[in-house]
Amino acid sequence: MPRVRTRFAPSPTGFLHVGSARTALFNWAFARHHDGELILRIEDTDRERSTSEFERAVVEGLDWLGIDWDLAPQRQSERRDRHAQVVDELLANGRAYRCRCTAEDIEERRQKTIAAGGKWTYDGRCRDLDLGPDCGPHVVRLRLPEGGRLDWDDLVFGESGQDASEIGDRIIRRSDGQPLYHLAVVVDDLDMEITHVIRGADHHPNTPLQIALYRALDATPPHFAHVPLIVGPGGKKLSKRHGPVSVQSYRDEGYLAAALRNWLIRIGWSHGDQEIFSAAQICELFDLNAVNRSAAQADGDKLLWLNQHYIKGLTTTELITALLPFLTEETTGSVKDEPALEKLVELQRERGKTLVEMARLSRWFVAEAIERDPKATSKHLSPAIAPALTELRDRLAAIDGWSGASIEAAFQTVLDQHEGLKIGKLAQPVRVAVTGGTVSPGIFDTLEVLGQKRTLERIGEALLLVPPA
RNA sequence: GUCCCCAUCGUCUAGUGGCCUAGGACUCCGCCCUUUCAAGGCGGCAACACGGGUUCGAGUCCCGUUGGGGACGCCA
Repeated sequence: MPRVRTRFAPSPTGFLHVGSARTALFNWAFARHHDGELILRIEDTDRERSTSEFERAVVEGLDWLGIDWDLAPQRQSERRDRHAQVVDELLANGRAYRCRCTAEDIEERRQKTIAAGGKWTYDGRCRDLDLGPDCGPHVVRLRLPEGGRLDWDDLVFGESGQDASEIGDRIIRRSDGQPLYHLAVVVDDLDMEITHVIRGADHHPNTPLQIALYRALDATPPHFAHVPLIVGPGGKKLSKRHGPVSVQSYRDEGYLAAALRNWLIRIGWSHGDQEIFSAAQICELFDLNAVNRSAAQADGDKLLWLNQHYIKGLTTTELITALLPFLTEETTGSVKDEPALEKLVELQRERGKTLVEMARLSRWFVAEAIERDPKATSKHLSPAIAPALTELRDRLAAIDGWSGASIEAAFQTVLDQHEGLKIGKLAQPVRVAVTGGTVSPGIFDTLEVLGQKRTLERIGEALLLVPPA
């Protein structure tokens, strides 16, 4: 068996869509699993919609996901001469022919046929006219066999195919001389010696025509595997309304590449009960025979869970590096990589499902000034607690050697002096005082990372907010 | 409309005729832990779309119905 070679062929007409990313991931996983190669081919022949900016975005997205490819990226636009040459060959040996029917003519005949209750395929009007190059404006059509089936054994869907008669002679070169998609993919896949075409199930109905093209070229088609589409909630088309759709927007919303990769590979593929797959395990375990046939809905909650799982597994350094840009968003000042920051991320790593959320929960640490939630303030910063809070402030101010232990000792002293005062009753006002809200890591830890100076300042500020008794 | 495809908890799925009283994961709910929030531990709710066959036996095979998706371009 020849070495496996797959390809990912995006058109650079937008950012890398998660559906495309998953197709890329499947191609990559399959190639790596079989110790084969993956080729990146940019299908940029739609000049109106393709831009180099989007091409960069696609490459960047793949890169971020950890998908690597072999050889340099191929650009379909650079292969136009080759495509044109193949069309000429097909014309020369009679497997294709020139057609003068205009789009308007065709549409008229199509309507008529449908009105009469028939099924439309090209009626073959120009099929045997043997038109030459100077017949005026014309397209080139592939001559399909009169009968028989165009079938293949799909590696995901199994036996698939269609009667050749249901397809009709299709256009492979436009009247402006540009070859069409089907011709280009077939020629490229052949020239690049692709062994396995793994693509979205939306291409499943295109395959019979491409099989016809392979036959016209006297070539053996590659293996085909059509992977089920990802759909949005309710089985509807995935759209921006349901959340991010491009790989970069997931990144911007604080998802880790490892989590997105794990999520995508598990949509439509499984390996027993296993949920967690590292990149290496994906390469080791992925195969097409375990790919499902039904469209799958994207479940954002599962991604969130995976994201938190991977965040928990990051080293401190990795977490800081990942979180830093998001922390910077939360303040007008700068965020320094200092010992306290290390401690902070350790405290927060289990408290955020995304980096964005984690940064938001860390605002009290990075922001120069905090805003206090009015509701929390009026509830917890009450006249009743003011004496204990004042005393605590003084005890904290007296600490020489700021640490979790010394902070705890200060709390304990205050607690001992106020009959019936429980830690919870004191911790919450302090939390509101120093973070502005009711949610943070343990109070001793919170004060420790905040530092003595800022702790005292903020408790002082809070004391001023307490209404008179 | 025509052609093609799909169908197990709300979601992702395990399941390849007896191992299924249908398993796992996410979500949700309860309890434990607890200075808040998380994390963690324990437990719970929840599915074979429907109708016919085939078979000693069907979630698993066949047919139909229903529901959903995809494709029907001189786009890719």
